[in-house]
Amino acid sequence: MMTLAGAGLNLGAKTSVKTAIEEVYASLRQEILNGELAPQSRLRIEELRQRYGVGSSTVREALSRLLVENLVTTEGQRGFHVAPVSIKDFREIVEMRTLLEARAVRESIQHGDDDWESRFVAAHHRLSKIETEMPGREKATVDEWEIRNREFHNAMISACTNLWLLNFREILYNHSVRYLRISLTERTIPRDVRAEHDAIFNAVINRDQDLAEKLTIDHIRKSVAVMEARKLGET
Amino acid sequence: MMTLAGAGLNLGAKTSVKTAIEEVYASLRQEILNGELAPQSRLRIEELRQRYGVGSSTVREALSRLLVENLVTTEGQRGFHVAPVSIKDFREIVEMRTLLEARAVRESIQHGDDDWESRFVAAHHRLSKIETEMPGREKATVDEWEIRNREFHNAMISACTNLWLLNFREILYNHSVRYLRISLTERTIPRDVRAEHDAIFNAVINRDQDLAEKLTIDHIRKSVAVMEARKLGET
DNA sequence: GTCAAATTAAATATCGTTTTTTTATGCCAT
DNA sequence: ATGGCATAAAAAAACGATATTTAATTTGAC
Repeated sequence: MMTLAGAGLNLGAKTSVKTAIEEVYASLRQEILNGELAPQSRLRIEELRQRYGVGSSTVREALSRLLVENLVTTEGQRGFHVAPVSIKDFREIVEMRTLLEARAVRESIQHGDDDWESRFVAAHHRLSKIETEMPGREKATVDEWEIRNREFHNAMISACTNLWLLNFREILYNHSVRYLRISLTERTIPRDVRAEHDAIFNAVINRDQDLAEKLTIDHIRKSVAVMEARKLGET
Repeated sequence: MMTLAGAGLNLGAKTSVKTAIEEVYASLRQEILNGELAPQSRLRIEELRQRYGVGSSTVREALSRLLVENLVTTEGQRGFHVAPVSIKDFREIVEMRTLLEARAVRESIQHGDDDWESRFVAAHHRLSKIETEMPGREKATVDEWEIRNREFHNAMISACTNLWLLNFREILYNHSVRYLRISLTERTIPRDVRAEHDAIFNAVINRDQDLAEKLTIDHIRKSVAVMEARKLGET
């Protein structure tokens, strides 16, 4: 059965070791995060079963795993739905992200060794570079910018050892990305974030916990204004 | 098929509306939280399938839902396990709980109306009462104390509107309870918490956000010392 | 004509078997 | 003995058919 192996891009030479559940899970996850599956839309088992060429319980289990990150909902005897969106929800996500990411930065600064510092410098450099190249040809570079932006934020907090904190934060980060993608018709960097990144970078490198926390909070909060300007459809 | 309906206590007259998945999920969840299922122990599908008299995919889906709260783990092609425990993990849970519950109290104090306040007063009264009655006959009252303690904490933050915050906090709270139950041979209240509860109560009622936050943090953190004294088996 | 009950259709939930993978056992050569 | 290899046993994953439940439609009474 090569339906799935063909569907998911598998660049490596070896055949994928993932289970069918994981394949379906990963595929649906991407579609939801990309906004290709509309919020609150129904996820019919039979439909997905045929689309992916797998059994119904495989689909159900894949959907069940999406419950972990809150990307789908399920209720009683009436199936699965793509997680809904609302301004209120987005505000709450942002508030939680500020709380968690601020704390993660503090811990990272406290525990971070040379290794962490160089990872962070490298990530900042990569992000900085693309932010310089971007103006004018946004369309071609947004995808790469998104990746490097994530890597920058990840590197920053990679010396934080609290797995619960990192886990919760990642869930929230992914939801943020989803909201941005859903609300964006033309994908482009929502605002000039370069200066913000540089300021955070300097604060972290100088091991200024208070400043790093403050800048991180401001940085994340700014996305609310952007989202509200785009008038995200309320539920 | 009444195997499950008979197993779970169903006091109401109407037949249970829960799905089989939810029944198995709830049952396993309780066993894990109570420490009846040993940390890291394997959860064999076939075994559970027979025990509950359900199909294998029902079991798998129930186990998948336990992934949401991190009560089980799963890896590649080698099944499900009960979530492991460690001192490090417990410390992280406690730290996260302090962070989230402190924030939740602040928001609750800010937004709380009369309704919230009376709910909180009532919950405090109920907890206070059992804490007075307890000394001497701990064994008979711990279960009820646990319930009222939870209700007290829940009522306190019930004016907080951030669903993500409440959701994450509840997961952490449940894990805390699990750790206490696992580490306890004779179930008894770990220490004199009465004064702490009263202090928190007064701070909240006086709408003193800073004090309420501080006391909440201290209150939750104290459990680490208790746990370390009990020398929880490391992984 | 409207509402409600009954019927039909659609979709979810559940089951038990089959396939695939992993782990344990035993054999042989070194 | 020991280490590697083939084989057997066990377990997980996957499948598709069946049973239940919910939603939609029709029918009938007032």
